[in-house]
Amino acid sequence: MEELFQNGSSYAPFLSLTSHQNLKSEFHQGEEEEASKVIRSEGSSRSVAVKKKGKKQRFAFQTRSQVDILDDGYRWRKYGQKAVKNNTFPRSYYRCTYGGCNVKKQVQRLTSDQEVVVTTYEGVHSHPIEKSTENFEHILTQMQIYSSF
DNA sequence: CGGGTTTGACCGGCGC
DNA sequence: GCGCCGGTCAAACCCG
Repeated sequence: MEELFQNGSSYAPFLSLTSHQNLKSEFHQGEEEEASKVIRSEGSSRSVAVKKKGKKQRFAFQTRSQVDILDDGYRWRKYGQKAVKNNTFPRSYYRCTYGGCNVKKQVQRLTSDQEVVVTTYEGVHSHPIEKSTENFEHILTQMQIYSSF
């Protein structure tokens, strides 16, 4: 499936997500300094201060599909859903459930095209894939890069 | 029961 | 300083 990306001018950084061993080295720009959480429970509610040290690389692409959940082989746990101002449809926030892997992902639909789903990855997986990529490869064929860092 | 989803509240940044 | 806006948390809930 690599040729798929070499076909395009710049291959997708999130490809490193899928092929954990091979092409991940090229996208080391920006150290993926994991955001350290400072939890201070001073009686009241939770206060989590997130230190943003390194810049996590983000990468977005859009797909035509009827379902929001793009199964890319990883396990995602939803941690939020919010409606954004310019878009009618809410945006969903996911996070990789692997221990120590802080990769995030957000999915949103376009108001103009309800069929188009924009998926944004943030961070790099530090572990191999769980499922087979066959399903995802099919998505790869129809997806188009929207923006990258 | 355990893990994932739901959902409202909370918090920080930014613009006015 | 306040209020909008976007992102995250966490408790309750749901489902296998």
